[in-house]
Amino acid sequence: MTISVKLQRKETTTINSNFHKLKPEKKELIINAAIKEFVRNGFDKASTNEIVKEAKISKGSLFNYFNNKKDLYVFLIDHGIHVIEKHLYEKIDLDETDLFKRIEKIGWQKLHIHSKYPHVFDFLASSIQEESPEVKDIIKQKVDPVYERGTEIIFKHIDYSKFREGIDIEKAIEILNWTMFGFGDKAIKQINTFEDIGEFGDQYLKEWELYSEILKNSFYK
Amino acid sequence: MTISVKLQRKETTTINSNFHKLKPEKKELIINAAIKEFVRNGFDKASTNEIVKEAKISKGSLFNYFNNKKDLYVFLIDHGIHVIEKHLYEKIDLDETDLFKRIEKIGWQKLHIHSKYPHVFDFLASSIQEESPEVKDIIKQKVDPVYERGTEIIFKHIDYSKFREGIDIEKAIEILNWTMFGFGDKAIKQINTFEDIGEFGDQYLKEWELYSEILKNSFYK
DNA sequence: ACGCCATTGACCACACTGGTCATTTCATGC
DNA sequence: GCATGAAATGACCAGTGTGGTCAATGGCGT
Repeated sequence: MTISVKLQRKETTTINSNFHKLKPEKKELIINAAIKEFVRNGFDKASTNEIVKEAKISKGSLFNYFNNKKDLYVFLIDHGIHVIEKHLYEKIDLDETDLFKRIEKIGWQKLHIHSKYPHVFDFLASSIQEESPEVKDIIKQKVDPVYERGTEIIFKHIDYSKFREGIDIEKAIEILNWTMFGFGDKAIKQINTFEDIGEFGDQYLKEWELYSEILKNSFYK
Repeated sequence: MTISVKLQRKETTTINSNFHKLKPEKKELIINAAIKEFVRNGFDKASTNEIVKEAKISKGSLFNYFNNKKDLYVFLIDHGIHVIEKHLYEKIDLDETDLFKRIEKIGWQKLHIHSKYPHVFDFLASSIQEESPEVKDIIKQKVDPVYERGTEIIFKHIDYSKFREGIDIEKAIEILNWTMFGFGDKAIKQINTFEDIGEFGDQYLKEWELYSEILKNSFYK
């Protein structure tokens, strides 16, 4: 006689492959609608009714594509991670050793990601605060490493010898970071007033250089 | 014969005065619990059940103190505005013309406000994003002017002649602002690990000066 | 004209909502 | 120790919104 004990349930968050058969535009519509709702309300209070309304599909379809709310959420996490890995981290040019130029290029990439998936960054950032026990552990397991890898790769091979003597480089980078986020927020609020993302990008870059110059003046020799 | 038309309903958001008879500590407990819930979920989705649980009072009491959810919300807005006016704006020393010193003092005041009402700033800031038609107009009417007055008074009588030639003062102030917010967030996350707010305040001030010096080095002649 | 499967939305049991109010608890004066 | 009024309670209510289901429908390829 054997006693079998299920110590750990196997994760069976298999996405119903029907979803992947959809047209890319429709997939994006659903993804963006769902992310938007989860960002606004968190896992528990996000409403699947709101998601299907925004995505212009029926309730039945949503639960055809995904087994349940949790599977949808986990899929979105995976999707967000994939986007950031593929379209941000992998495109970082490690030969660019100047911190400001590196940051500038990253900002440019973020802008492009934003135009396709407007809330991925917000989503992953807010997911870390998620408290619902149903998804909390999975998030920690999946999202934390992405941020760790991010802060590592972003500053890899940067030439710190350009910095003034005596300056606290860590604090300088924090200031740069906060300024980027602040400027990024401001930019995103303006982005909707433009039709052409390229045109916006140009102006955006030009304005960022002005902020950049002010900080460079302080940080560099 | 006269025809009387009610063009505009008189605002009758009179707070049931029972609330003001309570012991100050109990009042603060209720205020903080309610603010916390409204910050987390917005007006519509905030739960009065959660508020009474957190405030350790009964449902009946809450609706004895306040006629309804909306009155509670409006009271909290008024309260928040009062706190900021009384404990922040009125304490700004207009004889201090150095921008960095002025900012430093304001940070100090904010720290004290935070220790008594941990979420007032978040509350008023997030209230502006509120979309519920039941309170949207009232907020715009009450909160917007506070922020306008704030940005005006904070920079009143500042000596801009200390700034380097050619620097874009507006952008410099934006950077300073973003850095303050970033540092403030970081500080608040650490504040709970300290018992004594005075001790924390000292360390906080000392660390802020390091950031401050970096920016001063860039902004000033 | 048929078969097949993606799509639909009415429907379900249930959780939770803002608000009420009969009842209990408490503080006070005697 | 008792009477009295005020303050506090929480079971209760009708209504709304929830995640998820599934019989019915629609539309496309042949």
